[in-house]
Amino acid sequence: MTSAVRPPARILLVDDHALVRRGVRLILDGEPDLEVVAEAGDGAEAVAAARSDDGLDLAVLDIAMPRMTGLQAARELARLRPGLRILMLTMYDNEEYFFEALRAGANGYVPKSVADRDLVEACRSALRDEPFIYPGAETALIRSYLDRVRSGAGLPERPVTEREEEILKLVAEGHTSKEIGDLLFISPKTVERHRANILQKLGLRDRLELTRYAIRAGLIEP
Amino acid sequence: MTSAVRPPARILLVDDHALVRRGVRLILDGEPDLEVVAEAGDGAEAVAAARSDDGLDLAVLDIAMPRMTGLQAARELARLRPGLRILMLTMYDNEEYFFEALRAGANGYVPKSVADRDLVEACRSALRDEPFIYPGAETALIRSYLDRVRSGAGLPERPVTEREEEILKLVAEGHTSKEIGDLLFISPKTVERHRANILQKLGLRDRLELTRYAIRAGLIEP
DNA sequence: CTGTCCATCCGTGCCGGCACCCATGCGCGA
DNA sequence: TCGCGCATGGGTGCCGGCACGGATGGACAG
Repeated sequence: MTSAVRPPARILLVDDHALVRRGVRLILDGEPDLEVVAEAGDGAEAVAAARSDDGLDLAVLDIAMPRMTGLQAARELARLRPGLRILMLTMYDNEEYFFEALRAGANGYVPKSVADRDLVEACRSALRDEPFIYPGAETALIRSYLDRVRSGAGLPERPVTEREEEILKLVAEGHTSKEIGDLLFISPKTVERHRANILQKLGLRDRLELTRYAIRAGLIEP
Repeated sequence: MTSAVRPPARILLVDDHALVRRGVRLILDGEPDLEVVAEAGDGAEAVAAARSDDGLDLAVLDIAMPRMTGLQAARELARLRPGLRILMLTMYDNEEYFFEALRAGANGYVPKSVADRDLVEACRSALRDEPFIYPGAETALIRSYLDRVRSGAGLPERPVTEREEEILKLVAEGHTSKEIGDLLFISPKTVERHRANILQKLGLRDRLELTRYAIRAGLIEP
C-alpha cells in the first residue's frame, strides 16, 4: 500500500469481444506491475477513452474490430497521445499486418497464438520502449524486420499514391473498372492502369488478393 | 476434498489462439463447478482429446480454426461421444452459423461478444441439457430462431452442402477452377458448376463477394 | 531546363469468371 | 417406384481482369 514500489502501468484494453477482454484482463491484472484501467469495444471508444484519460501508459489493441479497425485506431491514438505505447494484439501473424501496424505507430505486435507469459513480456517490453523484444515464434518476421532496420532501409514505404489508394479501395469493394471510372469521372482504362500499377507495387496477383490486402490494411471492412 | 459436493464438470477447451484459451480457462476455472481438464488448438486435436478421454462432460469449441473448423469438429465429436455436450464459441453472431452449429450437434452457441458471466451460464445450461437459455444480447437471433420454431418451420435448410463449402473455401482463397479441379481430382467444369450453385444459394455476385463472405464467416483468413 | 513522378488515356490479346444450356449416376425419402 | 437433391461432367458465348505495348500533360526538384 505504500508508494515504495513503482505504481503499476495503466493499460487501456481494446477488443470487440467482451470475453477476450475479460480473459486478457485476468492475465494482465495477475501481474503486479500491470493494471487494466480502461476497456473499449471498438476503435472509436478507444480514442474516446484516451481523450478523457491522459495518464494511460499502454494501449493493447486488437486489429480486427468493427467500425474503426485497430490499425486506424492506432494511427489516431499515436496522433492524440504521442507518449502512449501501443501494442497490437491480433489473430494474424501475417507479415503484411506486422508492417502495417508499425506504420500505424505500434510499438509491439503480438499474435493471439502466443502464450500468456509472452503477452505480459510484450507489454513490459513496450513499456520500456524496447522496440521489439519479440515474444517467441515470430522469428521469420523479426528477422525480416531486423534485416531491414540494419540495412538502414528503415520501414519500407507504402508505395501506393493517394489516387491509387482511392482506386484500391473501390476495386477491393468489388466495383468494376467501368463503375469506378464513372464514379471518379475518368476512363475505365485509366482505372485499369492504376489497378495494374497497384498490383505490381504491392506484389499482388489479382483483385482477390487485393481485396484481402485492403481488409488486412484496414482500408475496407469485410 | 470430500465427495459430498458434486465434482466439477470436466471441460475440453478448443481454440486456436493460446491467449484466448488461457483467458477462457481463467474464467471457467474460477467457478467451483467447472474445470478445464483438456485444451486443444484445432479440431483434430479436439477429436483426439475426446477419443483418449471418455470422462468429458462439455466441449467449448471455437468455430474459426485452421485445418478443421469447429463445426466439423462438433460433428465428429457428437458422433464420437454422444453424451458430450457441445458449446460453440464464436466471433460471429451470424445467423447462418447459429443454425449451422445446431445442425452440427451443438447444445449452445455463445458469441465472444458476451460477458464472462454469460459464458459461465451458457456452460451450466448446456450441462443441464437445457437447450437454449440464451446468454443475453442476441435478441435478433433468438427472436428469429423462436419465430421459426413457433411457426413450425423447424430449422432452415443448410444453405451450402459440405462439398460446396469445400469449394467455397478454395475459391475464396483465390484458386482458379483448374487449380481446384486438380486439387480435388474433379473437372474444372464441376468446380464452376459448384461455384455457380454457391453464388446462387448465398445471393452473391462473384468470387470477390464470396471471398468477403468467407472471411466474415470465419472460413478463411484475410 | 530537364528529368522524374504522377495521372490521364489508348490498343491488342489471352484467359478465366460467370451465365445460360445440357446430361448421368447415386442415394434417399415420399 | 418415382422424384428430388447432390455431385459429377460437357458446350457456348460474353465480358471483364490483367499483361503488354504505347502516348500526353502537368507538377515539382535538381
